[in-house]
Amino acid sequence: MAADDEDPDELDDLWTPFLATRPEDRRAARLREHVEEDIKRGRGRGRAHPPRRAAALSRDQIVRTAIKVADADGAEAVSMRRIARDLNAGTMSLYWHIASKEELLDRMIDMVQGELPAPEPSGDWRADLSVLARNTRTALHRHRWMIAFLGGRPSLSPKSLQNVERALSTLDGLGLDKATAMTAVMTIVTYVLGAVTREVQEMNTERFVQEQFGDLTDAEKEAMAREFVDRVRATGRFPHLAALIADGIDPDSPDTRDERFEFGLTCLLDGFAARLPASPS
Amino acid sequence: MAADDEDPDELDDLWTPFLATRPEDRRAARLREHVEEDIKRGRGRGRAHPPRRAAALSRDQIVRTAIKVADADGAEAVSMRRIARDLNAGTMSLYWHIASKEELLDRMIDMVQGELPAPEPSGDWRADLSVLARNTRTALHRHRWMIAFLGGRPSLSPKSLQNVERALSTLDGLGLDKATAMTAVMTIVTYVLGAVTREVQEMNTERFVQEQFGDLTDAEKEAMAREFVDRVRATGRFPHLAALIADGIDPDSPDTRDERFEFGLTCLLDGFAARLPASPS
DNA sequence: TACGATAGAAGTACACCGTACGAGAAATAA
DNA sequence: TTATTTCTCGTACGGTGTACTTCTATCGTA
Repeated sequence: MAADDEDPDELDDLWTPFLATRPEDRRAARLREHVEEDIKRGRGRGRAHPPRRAAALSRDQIVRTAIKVADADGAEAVSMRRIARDLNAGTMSLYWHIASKEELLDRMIDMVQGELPAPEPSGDWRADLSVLARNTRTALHRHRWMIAFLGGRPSLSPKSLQNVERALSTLDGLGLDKATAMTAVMTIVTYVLGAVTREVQEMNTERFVQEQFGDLTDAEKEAMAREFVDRVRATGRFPHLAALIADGIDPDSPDTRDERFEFGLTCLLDGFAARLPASPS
Repeated sequence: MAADDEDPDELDDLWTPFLATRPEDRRAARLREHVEEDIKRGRGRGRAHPPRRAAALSRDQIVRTAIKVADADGAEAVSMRRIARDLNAGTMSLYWHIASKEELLDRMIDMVQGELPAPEPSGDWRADLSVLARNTRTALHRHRWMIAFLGGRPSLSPKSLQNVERALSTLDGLGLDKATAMTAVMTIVTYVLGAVTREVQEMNTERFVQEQFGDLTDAEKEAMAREFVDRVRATGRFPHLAALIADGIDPDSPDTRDERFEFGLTCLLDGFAARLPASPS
């Protein structure tokens, strides 16, 4: 929970040009000016001037509390004012460390990507890819708000590159050509993304029902559900769904979520296996 | 583009209790009152009172122009004021036909679901599921904003039920038990969702780069790209990615998008096939 | 010690958002 | 005509992101 400084901004610099940092970013502009000035004065590289003042706020801190807010109260609760309040800071103070809310969102996503554990490759690519998939799923579930953001944001971020790199190393020595390996990894991640999106949708529905009908007794709720099913059946337009429900199968049941996830995952991996050149077990 | 009234609100009624319609929805409340009143007076069902005034606005119209706005200017352009302006109406007029923006979003999603073509089952389940997947993909691409909304909204909507129902009928007579068939369909849809999310992310990145560096000459752009790749390589942290790029493979290349999609799809279908009890071809 | 210079924090203000409320216009039933 | 009901829409409120500005704490330097 404390120091996470294995990565002293080296990768971050890579990212910067593609970040939602608009020209108005005064801090970046300042820094750039100073570097140039210092170069002119022959001071060489390194921190141009030493920092003048101990910063009460840090970018990491901001991103972290933004994530905390999103985790606790959902994506729509993430506002600059709210984050500043949680930090006991002025709203506009955040803008010294971050150019825009968009940049903040990108950095939130990146930080979550960094949470993904990096297990040692075991030599069994199926097992390794499964672990990757499952880890990604739990990370996405821990931060459900990400799903809502992902579709609207660009994709490149240093931590995600790192994760792809790690996943690729899992497939080393299988005789796969590089392009296929890459496609396989992306396909897995893609599947996880879709699966969790779907799951989060279901959970949204559950939450909605809870909010809307939470004050009903269990009997009333059951009656409502039965009445709904009857109405669905009465339309005669959904014979297959009706049959499913008649058999007591709820396609959206939380109990079968893990099962469904594993089903799709195994199917994918089987498909990969069938495409491998030739390999034992 | 004109009348689409194959479905006179019969299914919509099913949906209503789960829609983002809060108690303040005056119209719904009114209608309910009238129905009750009429029942008391023994008038039976049907439109309680004939409509008193020709409505200049209709719900369908509102949803349609909302979709048009989102298609043209993205998800963030969808605001009540903007839609009203495009309809030459007062902003608050919309609220007679729709309880909230959330309901509008749900209805936009539902309407797009209704656009999905319903091809006749061919008897070849692989082909049929592929067609389903590809149709879903192109629909999602035609309305990229959906990806951004989907994760934040509940899932049930009449048209989506209809689509699931149709997909299930595709798998009839394969000897699959109902639950497995359902899981298979959901898995396909899930995969498509993830794939398109990923693709939309890439396109967001492309758009961002275009906006940010669009005024550069091609040579400059190429130089920037080369410099970026060099910096990535220089970190030494991404040997696999570096190797990919060295081979001229861009994982995010638009040219390979269809290929990637088909790869995952075939893998999935192969996985299904391996799980079928026993079946020729 | 005193003194710019400056990194960083924060207040004010503006344009835009969703929408509660209520007043008005239009249309029909009586 | 009048009463009633459907539908439209202007106003206003509290929220949002953020441009611009001002203030302050701290440093290097003399």
